[in-house]
Amino acid sequence: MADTRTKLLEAALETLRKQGIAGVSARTIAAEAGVNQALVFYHFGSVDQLLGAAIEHGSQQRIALYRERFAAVGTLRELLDLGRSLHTEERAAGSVAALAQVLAGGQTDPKLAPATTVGLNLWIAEVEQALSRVLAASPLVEFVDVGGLAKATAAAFVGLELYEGVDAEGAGQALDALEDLAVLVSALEDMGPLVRRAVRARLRRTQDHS
Amino acid sequence: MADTRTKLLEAALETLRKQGIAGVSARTIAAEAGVNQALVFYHFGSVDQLLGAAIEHGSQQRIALYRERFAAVGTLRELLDLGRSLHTEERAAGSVAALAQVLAGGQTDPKLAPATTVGLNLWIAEVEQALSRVLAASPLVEFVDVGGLAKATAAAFVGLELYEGVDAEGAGQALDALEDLAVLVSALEDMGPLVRRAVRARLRRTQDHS
DNA sequence: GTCTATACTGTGATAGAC
DNA sequence: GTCTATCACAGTATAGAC
Repeated sequence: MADTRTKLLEAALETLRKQGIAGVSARTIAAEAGVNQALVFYHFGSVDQLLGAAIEHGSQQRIALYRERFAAVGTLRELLDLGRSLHTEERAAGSVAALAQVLAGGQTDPKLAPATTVGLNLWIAEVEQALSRVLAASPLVEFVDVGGLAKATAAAFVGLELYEGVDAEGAGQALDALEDLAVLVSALEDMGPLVRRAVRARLRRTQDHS
Repeated sequence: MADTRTKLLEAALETLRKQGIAGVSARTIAAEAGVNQALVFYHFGSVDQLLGAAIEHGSQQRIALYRERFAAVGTLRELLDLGRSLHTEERAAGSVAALAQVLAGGQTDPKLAPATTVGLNLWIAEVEQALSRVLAASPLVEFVDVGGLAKATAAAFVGLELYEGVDAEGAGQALDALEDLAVLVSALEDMGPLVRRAVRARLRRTQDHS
């Protein structure tokens, strides 16, 4: 049996998932946790602070669950497979759905923004490590900032998860297209030197034009 | 001077942007419109239905504003430039921010989901047209579904806009990385036949392995 | 630490005057 | 079409009994 603090943290995540950012309140969270509403303020001071703590708590827990699978990734193909099952698993019961909700809330509530960034960065760090391993042999690393690419990947991932929530079929098509795109990137690795030369030529030409 | 219906539609968008999905209510919207709260229910039946109508209204208006610029896009470089200024313009005063909020709300409120899809599809259609023009000469069209790619692009775009709302610097890095990636795709066009051959070889090999 | 009780404000929605 | 008035309920937050 978990203590009340932990029960509230977990109930906050569950409520974010089931009711969304518009549906969370001290009352709904406390009801989910099976405790009194006043304890939210006793333990966390305000609903916002509870949400912030919950996101950090949840992301850390959830990432620990995926860490081994991230570490096992060696190719782009494997990274994509992990991304797709992560997408499926997280949407239903994970913390990315909750993260997406505070991300939306953080747009207008400055108190939520820092916690959201912390939660996102935990994922980004994991993606960046996997990406730099996967792309080590690729001509891409020469031209693209892997840190930035990891951030873009994480942001796009959240966007796709939200998209899936309102149009599952459309999201499926989007994911399929991205997989096709990945085959192309794999092909680039087979022709590394050629690509490098072409990109350099392209960069020169672009600079001349400007 | 606009009629009350229109004032409510526009006020709903403005409230979504300024207060987020968690902050919209018949009262906040009516206050923004400068009319009485009861008129929300008289004209739209419920807050949800007003939000749905507002998203559709806003997306259509906003896209009309961008239509010429979408039509003028002929290269990937131009599409990226449009995407970046669209990103900047929409975040501050546009309808994508509002769309992102109902997208988050639609995860848990089934009544919001259809309207969100309609709004998103308006953007997706525009992106798809531009993409198919831009990629016409690229070897990509042979291997990647452009419709799916447009959906992925729109979803990623919304994700990046939300990301920007909580971490502007990180979002900037993400966008920069995506631009670098685009140079690579441009380079591919310069070597179309070669790439086509490499991808086909890669596809054959992948099939053998499975 | 946890509960009850309470204050005050916000919310969706309706009835009815104008 | 627009307003005022009103309803019953949900929201944050605090004080104080246990």
